Amino acid sequence: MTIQKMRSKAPTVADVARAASVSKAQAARALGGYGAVSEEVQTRVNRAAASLGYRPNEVARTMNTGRSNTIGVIVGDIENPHFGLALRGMADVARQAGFHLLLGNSDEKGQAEQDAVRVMLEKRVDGIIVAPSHSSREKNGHLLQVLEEGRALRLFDRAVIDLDVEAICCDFTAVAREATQQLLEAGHERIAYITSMELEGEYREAADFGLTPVAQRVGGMMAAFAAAGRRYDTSLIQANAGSDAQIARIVETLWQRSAPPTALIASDSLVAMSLLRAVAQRGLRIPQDLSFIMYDNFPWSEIVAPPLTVVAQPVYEMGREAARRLIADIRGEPVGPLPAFGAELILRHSVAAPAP
Amino acid sequence: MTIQKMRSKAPTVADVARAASVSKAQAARALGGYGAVSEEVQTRVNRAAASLGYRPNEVARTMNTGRSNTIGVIVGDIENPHFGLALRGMADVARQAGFHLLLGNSDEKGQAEQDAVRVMLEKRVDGIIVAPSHSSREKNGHLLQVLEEGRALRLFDRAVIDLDVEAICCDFTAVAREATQQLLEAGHERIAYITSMELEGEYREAADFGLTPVAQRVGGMMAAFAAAGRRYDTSLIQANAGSDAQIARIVETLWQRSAPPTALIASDSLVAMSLLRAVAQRGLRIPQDLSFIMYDNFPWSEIVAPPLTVVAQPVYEMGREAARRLIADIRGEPVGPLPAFGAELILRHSVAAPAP
DNA sequence: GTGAAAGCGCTAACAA
DNA sequence: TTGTTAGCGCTTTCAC
Repeated sequence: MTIQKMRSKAPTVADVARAASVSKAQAARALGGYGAVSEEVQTRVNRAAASLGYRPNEVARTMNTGRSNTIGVIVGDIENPHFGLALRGMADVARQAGFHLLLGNSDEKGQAEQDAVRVMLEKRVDGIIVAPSHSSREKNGHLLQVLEEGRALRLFDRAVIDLDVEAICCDFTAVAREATQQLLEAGHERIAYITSMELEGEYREAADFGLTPVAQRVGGMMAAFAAAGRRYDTSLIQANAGSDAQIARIVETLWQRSAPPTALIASDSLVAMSLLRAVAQRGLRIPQDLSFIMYDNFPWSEIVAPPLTVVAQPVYEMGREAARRLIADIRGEPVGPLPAFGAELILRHSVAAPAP
Repeated sequence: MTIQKMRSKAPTVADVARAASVSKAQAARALGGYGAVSEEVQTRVNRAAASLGYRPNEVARTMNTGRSNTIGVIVGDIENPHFGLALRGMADVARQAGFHLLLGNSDEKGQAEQDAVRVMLEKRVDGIIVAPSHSSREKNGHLLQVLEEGRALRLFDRAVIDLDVEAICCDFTAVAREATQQLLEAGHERIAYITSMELEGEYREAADFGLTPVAQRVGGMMAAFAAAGRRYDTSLIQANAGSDAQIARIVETLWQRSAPPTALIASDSLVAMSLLRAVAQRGLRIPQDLSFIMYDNFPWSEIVAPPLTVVAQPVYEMGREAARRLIADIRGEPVGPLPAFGAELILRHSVAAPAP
């Protein structure tokens, strides 16, 4: 272990300046790559920095530039591969642009989300991407804060009512209608939609879900029912499917009815897996006893028995686009119009006629 | 929009102090919750802070405490549910302890990993958890740096040779032996192991993989072969399975042999999915034509056709423990001994006798 | 092109 | 308990 390594403190610009016999300001300019520096000084400083093992202190830099080159990302649940994939897209774009990701897990809880936003603001992130857990304007004061403090903001997967912030999401209305049509044509009438979104009380009207994908998905279902001259029974919409236990309870409730559903639609792959397990435990076979559709198209859905009919979303690309746009915003660069992200119904074998 | 909101700068301790008619130091103490503050001053300061909409500047705080309450996490691929789950464990523990996560994706590339470490050090994270992409000491100078700069460090999933840093991982030797035994007993002799780990050139000896799980897994296989009085053909070990394309190539190479493997072991769920697809394309059925085992036990492996025999690892709990230990280290608190994390073979139906 | 000096917003001695 | 005074390591005027 050399003497250098034993230095109690890490070398600073001042140390480098001294070693290179230039002023602190000049050394800082050379090191930071700004201002005017002669070649001669530049190399002298570089050499000195290298031999001292100098490392810039990003914190100090952030302190007086006000920019941290960090963007905060708040997702509902990192464990959900949906967000894993989105995060990968964001990380890829961010890295290339020299930005870093500060992660926040909201657990789909409004309070946790607010806390995460506050902390990120305090840490002076340059911008935030959030998958909001609530869509009503009243519950999103913290997002307004972000704007008021002059930070960039983008929403992911969901929009917020009356909040003029770009939201990167798919439009599900058409695909939901298409999926429902498939089910209707196969002869289903009781189709349950299960989502992990939080909702207090029973489902009453689409507005309860605001601008969330849920609202679109339910809207699409209703449209399909209407087109078929039927009425959709909204009591089949089940929210709060956040854990295996809650999902087990939902399934139980559903099958206590005099007329249980004959088809299930899961809002994401985690909900789907849990649901699949719960219905298997009741001895229900897919698609003979129960038809099944899930949102998100992960590779495994293709090789399960039976292969699942799914709604595919370009999640990775959406993650990239969210990061791309947020960063452009931070830099004050222009961005083109937001491309439309289409969800697509992929027919496989989990939908059949209901048992007589 | 009120006048307050129009202030060009955010309120600082000084502003709050002025509004509460106390000294800057006293206001800072009240706001920061340290030192001695009378109740009266405390409430006056709180009130002033609230009315000004004051927010602490964490960056400034970090600057002179040297602590950022942030820990860096570098994983091979966030998209991999294995890391998603681990990350969830880390995030849960971190949040409860008041820490935040700075994310880094190494893409299993040494260079990207080094860059991520450098940036995190510059951002003054309090500690780093990394799933190292290489296990040789020479390729891990950047990890030594972390230690030299006095930051906490923990390794996840893999260890590094001759680097005295705690590594949170499973021991796979026994379970790999057990899995291989199953295969041997079923009559298999040519068992290929496919991993996304990087390796230049062909596999030669276990040492090439250092202390990685790969080494243990291969070691266990060899032990099983040895116990059965046979010799394992190491040319069946295939690394660099980092993408669908590479995996397709590996499968092709394997099946160009005069004697293709009769069983496949996948190092993780991503590799497994890709392999499953590639072999299906060749018309190979599992388990009639080919037996299959995968590491990691995600719920879907239970409902595919056929249900997969897997090696389960307590990934979430390992993530928690890694964060717990890193944080204890940062705080200078004592931690008990590292618990042993056991991997477990779960027999399902993807292993059968090889075709005659 | 270079240097001196003044902060960024906070914490930490040290006195009072 | 309170206030005063230095910094933390960097960027940024503003002169020269």
